Amino acid sequence: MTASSLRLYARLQSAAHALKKTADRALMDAAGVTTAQAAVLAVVDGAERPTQKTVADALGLNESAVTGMANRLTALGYLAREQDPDDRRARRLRLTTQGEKALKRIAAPFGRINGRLDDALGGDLDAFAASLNRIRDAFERG
Amino acid sequence: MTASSLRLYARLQSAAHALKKTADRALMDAAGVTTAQAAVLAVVDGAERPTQKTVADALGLNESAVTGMANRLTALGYLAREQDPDDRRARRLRLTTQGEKALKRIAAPFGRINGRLDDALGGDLDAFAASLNRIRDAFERG
DNA sequence: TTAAATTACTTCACTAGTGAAGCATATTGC
DNA sequence: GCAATATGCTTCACTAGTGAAGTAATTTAA
Repeated sequence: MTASSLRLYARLQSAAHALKKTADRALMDAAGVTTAQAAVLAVVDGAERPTQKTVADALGLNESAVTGMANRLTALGYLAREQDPDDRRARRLRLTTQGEKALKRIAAPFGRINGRLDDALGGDLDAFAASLNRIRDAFERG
Repeated sequence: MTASSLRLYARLQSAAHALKKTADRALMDAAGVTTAQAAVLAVVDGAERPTQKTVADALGLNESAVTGMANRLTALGYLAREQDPDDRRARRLRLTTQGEKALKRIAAPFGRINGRLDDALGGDLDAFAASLNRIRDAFERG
């Protein structure tokens, strides 16, 4: 399999990996947070007292992954967990003040990454985004 | 950050993650190998007695990741490592007979995944592939 | 020709994910 | 009302990656 005959699957993973590596370094330098952590913080910020299951579904992760992320983010002081009074299985997440600050620190470096992405894609941005949505829809549930 | 306002970065990671999850299950079921392992086997198959560094560069990984992958694939009996006689720092990789068989088992399920990808994208395939290349080029070295 | 720099690899501690198994708690159906 | 089932979460063992630090071998340059 030469570089030029790389199949679409490998190309997508390769682009996603290169992008993630760069973005992780940028966010960690500027905000002390990884892109995966930023994604969780953003979901918690945007949802109404989400449970861990809510976050897992929003990000396409399984629940054990969110258990781990929530543990780390709680240890870092960015998230708080509270028992749901109506469903004692569930634990609702919210941002701490530190977490809100971290989200704000993320904005600028993350904007720069998205800007570089826009530049790289030029005018094909909308078509590219639409293609990504179709892929997600086609593979989301296996 | 609602689902509709998801920035391009998140959309790309999300599509890549959903696709990888599906492909990993399919390959593991059909061939007993993960997509990451398949990628290493394919690179080793396509190169002329590659060193670990060669493989790392081809896949955009750092060398310690390849040390780990080569350890696992050697333990599984798919790869063999041999000391380079001309450069005693380097270790050259080759497929074992088992590794060649594994690569053959991968072909059909991986083809099905790429087929589903093609279907999901319809006619936009070439434009999409070109966009992926631009992203990889823009972020490959940070 | 030898000291300095670079290269190939490994090890370490870490994040981040998977799937399977198990524990409480809720919900459903008879 | 209660047994069966489903749900939310955790734990476990695992793969797969990162970056930093270190070793040994090679290359460069004075």
